[in-house]
Amino acid sequence: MHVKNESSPYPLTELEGGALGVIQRVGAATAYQVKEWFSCSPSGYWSGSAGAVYPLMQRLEDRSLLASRNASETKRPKREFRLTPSGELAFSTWMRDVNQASDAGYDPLRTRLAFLVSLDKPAARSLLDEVELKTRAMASPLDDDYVRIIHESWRTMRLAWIAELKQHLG
Amino acid sequence: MHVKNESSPYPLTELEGGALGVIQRVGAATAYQVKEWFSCSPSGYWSGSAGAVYPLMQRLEDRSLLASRNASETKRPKREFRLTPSGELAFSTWMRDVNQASDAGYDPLRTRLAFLVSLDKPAARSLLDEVELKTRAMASPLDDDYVRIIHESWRTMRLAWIAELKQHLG
DNA sequence: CAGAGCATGTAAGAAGTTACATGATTGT
DNA sequence: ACAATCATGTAACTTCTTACATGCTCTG
Repeated sequence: MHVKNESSPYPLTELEGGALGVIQRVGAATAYQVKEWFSCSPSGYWSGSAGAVYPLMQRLEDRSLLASRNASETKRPKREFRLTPSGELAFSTWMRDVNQASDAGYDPLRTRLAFLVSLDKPAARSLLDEVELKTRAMASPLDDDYVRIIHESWRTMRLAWIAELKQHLG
Repeated sequence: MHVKNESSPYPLTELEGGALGVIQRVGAATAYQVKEWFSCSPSGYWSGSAGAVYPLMQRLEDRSLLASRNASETKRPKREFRLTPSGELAFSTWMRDVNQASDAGYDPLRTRLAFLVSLDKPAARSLLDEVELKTRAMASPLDDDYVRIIHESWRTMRLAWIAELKQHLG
């Protein structure tokens, strides 16, 4: 039976890697900041719910990938996390994990396309049209220039894909 | 407090929609067949683990979206599921759900790209190279022509995206 | 001074994961 | 006869979700 303890070098999940990434980018962050960063994503997977993020940060600290200090300067509590050296290493390893990075992930549009034959043509066309509109309308996330570039690049490819599928549909 | 009971018209999850989709496509299927169909996906999300699929099918039957009959012709048990009329409706509603269909989902490559600045250029380039290779090497799934077309179309767009990112990286 | 947003967290429940457990059937 | 695969399912555990709970701080 596998037991996750502090020293085990288990590969990080996407959420764990993402949290380390945010902290690495900004130097130091509170759980709240990580939560907000996640919430900016156009993906429901990065919902940034408190019930996911706070326990996550605690877990990462228990595994010594994060270290927290009290950064409160007023009466309001504030707990700031930084990467430990093991955390830096774990993040770098997660980033370069080709197997995980190559996974096709989870894509609601792609899933529906696999069953598109079971829709009549007008319905299929209308689905693609509406997804195209919503994709165009998606807000560009964050005030992080680099992330915005990636997002725009993703959006462009997405729209190209949808256009191609529409053409294929006739 | 929300309680999921048999009659509640809660939107289906991706896994639930996918299971209904498989059954709709093939007419009637066992949990095992659905499980195998899921396993053929290049995505870890569709892992098709028994612990996910068997309870899932049971849930869908409890909600009257599926009906099962004993299809065993030998000593080996065999339980075959079909869509009920409510199941057909639920599947169609799930297929046309534009909000869910437009969600950006979960994409390990995209996530890593958001943090790519924290890798040095050779590491970034090597990551993209290796993901490209793995994407090219991905098996075309299933003996379902339509699904294969969608998969190939996805792969093509994916490779185009990677090529563009590589160029952008210099 | 009220309301939005910052900041912490927990409790109950849903739905996955891995691993186990059992046995029938088919192909070599 | 043996292994692979078909076929069913469960048990323990992990980690998410929604909803609740609390209180501080800033802005209009």
